[in-house]
Amino acid sequence: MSTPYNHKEIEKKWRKHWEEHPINVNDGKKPKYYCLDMFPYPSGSGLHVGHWRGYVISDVWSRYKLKQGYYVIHPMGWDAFGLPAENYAIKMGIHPSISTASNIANIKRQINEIAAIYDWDMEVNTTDPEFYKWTQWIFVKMFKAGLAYEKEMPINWCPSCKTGLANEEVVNGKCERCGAEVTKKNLKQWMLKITAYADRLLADLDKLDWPEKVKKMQSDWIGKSYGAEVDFPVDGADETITVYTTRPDTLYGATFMVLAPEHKLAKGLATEETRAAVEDYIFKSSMRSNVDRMQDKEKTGVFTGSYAVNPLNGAKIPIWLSDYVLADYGTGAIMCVPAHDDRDFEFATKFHIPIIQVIAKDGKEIEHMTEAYTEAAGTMINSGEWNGMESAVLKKEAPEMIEKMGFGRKTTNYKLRDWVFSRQRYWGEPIPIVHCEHCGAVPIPEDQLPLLLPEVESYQPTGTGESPLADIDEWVNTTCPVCGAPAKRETNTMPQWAGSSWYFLRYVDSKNPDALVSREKADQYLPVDMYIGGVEHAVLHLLYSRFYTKFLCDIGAIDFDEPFQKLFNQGMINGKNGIKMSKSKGNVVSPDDLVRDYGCDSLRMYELFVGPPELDAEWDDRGIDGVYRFLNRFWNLVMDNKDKDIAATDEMIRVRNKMIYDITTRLEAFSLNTVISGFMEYNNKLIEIAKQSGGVDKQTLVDFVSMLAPFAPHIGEELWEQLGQSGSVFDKENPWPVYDESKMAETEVEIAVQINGKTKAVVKIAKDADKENAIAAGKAALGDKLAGTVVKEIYVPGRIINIVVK
RNA sequence: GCGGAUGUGGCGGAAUGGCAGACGCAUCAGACUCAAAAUCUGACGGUGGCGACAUCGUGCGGGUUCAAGUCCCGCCAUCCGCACCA
Repeated sequence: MSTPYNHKEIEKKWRKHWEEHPINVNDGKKPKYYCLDMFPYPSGSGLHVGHWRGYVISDVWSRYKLKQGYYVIHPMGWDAFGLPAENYAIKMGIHPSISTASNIANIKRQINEIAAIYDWDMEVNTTDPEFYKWTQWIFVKMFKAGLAYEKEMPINWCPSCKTGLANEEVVNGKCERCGAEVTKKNLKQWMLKITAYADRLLADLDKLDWPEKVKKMQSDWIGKSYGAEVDFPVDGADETITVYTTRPDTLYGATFMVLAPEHKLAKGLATEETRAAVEDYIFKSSMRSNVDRMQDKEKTGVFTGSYAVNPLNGAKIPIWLSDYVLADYGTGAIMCVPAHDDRDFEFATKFHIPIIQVIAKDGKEIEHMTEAYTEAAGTMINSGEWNGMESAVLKKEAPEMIEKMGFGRKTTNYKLRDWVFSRQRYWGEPIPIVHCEHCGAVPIPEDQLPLLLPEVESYQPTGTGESPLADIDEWVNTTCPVCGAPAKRETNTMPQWAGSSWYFLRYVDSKNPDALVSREKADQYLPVDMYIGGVEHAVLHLLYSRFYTKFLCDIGAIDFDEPFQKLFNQGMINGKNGIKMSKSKGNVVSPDDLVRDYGCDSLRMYELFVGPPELDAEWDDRGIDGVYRFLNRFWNLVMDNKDKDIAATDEMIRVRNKMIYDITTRLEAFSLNTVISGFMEYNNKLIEIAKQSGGVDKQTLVDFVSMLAPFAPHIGEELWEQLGQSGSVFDKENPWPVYDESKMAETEVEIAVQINGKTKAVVKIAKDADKENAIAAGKAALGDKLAGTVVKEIYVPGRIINIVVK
């Protein structure tokens, strides 16, 4: 009996060996492959088996690429600024710089248990001044390019986190971080003009090999629409109200107009009689929270007392105020066509406003309208000179017609808003701006960066709309970099997304003091070829990173404008019954015990075996026994056969080639769970062959080990050595095995024989048997089960025989 | 409301339109053992039958096809995303 599989000794041995003999070295000749994980924030609770999943997937892929001869860039770092780190520090009563450092140390230790080929020389940490120097530098560049600007406006405010939030951070009216209901607060904010990139962010999605779901989420979030602006004069006044509409074809059907209560003309449109009601409505709207406005869809509104004139036909239509019109989309005012819009229909019905149908439905006018007809399909009616036109055609042509008629213009609109970039919190990059009475907002000169985050004793959020930094007089008071007069520093900090929007560029040149990344290294090693992480960042980090990359490309810092060529979103791992793993639910499975009892290799393989990588999975501790038993059985197979010197039979050669083919195609398809079951199938098969033939040839075992190694690297290296192979199994001299298609095919196959599509027998025939012989063999196998008149005989070589009888 | 994903044994899951349930977990039986664990061998969708076998079976209802988990039409359920964007 040979030595049994001892994961502890083997894993210890090869960890030490890899430390002394790195396997992923850049010899300057190999092509690069950049495989990136979404870097974690250093939470206090450490990793659970769910976190392992993405890291294992990316490491398996990296090692596969390594064996294909690439120099693999596979770095790891820490997204250490931001709310989670700061909230944890507050809870524990430790300064965030201290808790962050100790959390990083702990998580780094845990991550190393995965045995991934991370290159720790590249490690980055967003809170390192040498890193955030460049986060600030990018902000300064954006400021100089006019993309960072200050604006006072009502923004999303989380009363629990005590900070402003970007639109992307508000989920169903609640804070993305803590779940508290988001309110509005009027604050002077730094904004990033991401809208300037809306068109490119939308169009370039086509270039990306990303899951359709994420592309869809981004394009919906950008929300481009095509339509027209139309100018409506206010009856008896000098004012004009411009509305935005995507349905200019229905202009004749406009029977009223609605302005957002926040519209700048809203108050002025009130008459003597309506003033009190209008002011009351505007005030009440301002008090309603987002959640209120979203949940309560019952339309409210107030008539201003004024009328607008439809520029097309001169009709006077009443102007109303209602909070179903959003102030910050389009022009904050809409023309309302109740016959052809659900919301307008509801409003008109409630307030008894006339409804004029302008598109015929099924060729006629509806007698008693009970709901709006919203299709742009049908002939125009009640529409003056437009009568008889097809609405679908008119919808496209109307914007230009209106433009020619001189009371409007063709235009597009986006749902995407500029990015609220200020946070009223301590633990973030200080915004490198000085406010000077004479010069206004002045950026800190680039050669004076980084602007260090000052050490403070009280870093708790104030809740007043000011950052804790505002209390540090000696830091706030400074001089203007332009005129030298006394000036005050900006006290808000950047959001967590600032560092993560560009960190992937820094890895390949992480210690460069002169540039965020040298152009030389950027050209050589970037962009990212494969990005692996959760789907939760679809419209946050992944959108912001694309924006930053495009900007940095525009200023010549880099030469590509999309950061991530290919994206893979792994599913979450949940606890029993699909309940999300969390400390409070007490269902967190720690990898530490599993590594101890089964070894890193078994856990890595089970992380993949647990289910299709793109879907959520339920963790079941017992399942790991299966892969552990497989590794034991395979270990024994190799140890029993390595010195036997068995000559390969035709069957062994065939199985070997088929095995390489199966494993490779499944891996290329990213079907990692079936790669693992494939290993198990072929292990079972080889054990069977060994039983029958007295052993298995060595080459088959060598190829098996070669493919297994990226999944289970320790046992892979050990068996590689046991098989007497030279070097590391990951050396480029030991590439991923190739299959010979001509040697895969079986000469004889078992195929099913069916009568009317139901299998009645199985027959073994030559794979390429001709129809006559095959049918004859099939009929023979059926014997007297075949009764009745044969109507049709179907034979698909290697697949099926089907006899159709009556 | 709109959009997307998913639905297969006790469980996780597998199936280029071609023998549904590979692979694994759990369970049961047997071998080994004084015994247990580990390991090995076998059984393992439902119903009927001692049995070879028959019959039903991939969320539900239709359809296309010699043949449907897979393709088409219409539903249902669960999950996710968006949600008054004019």
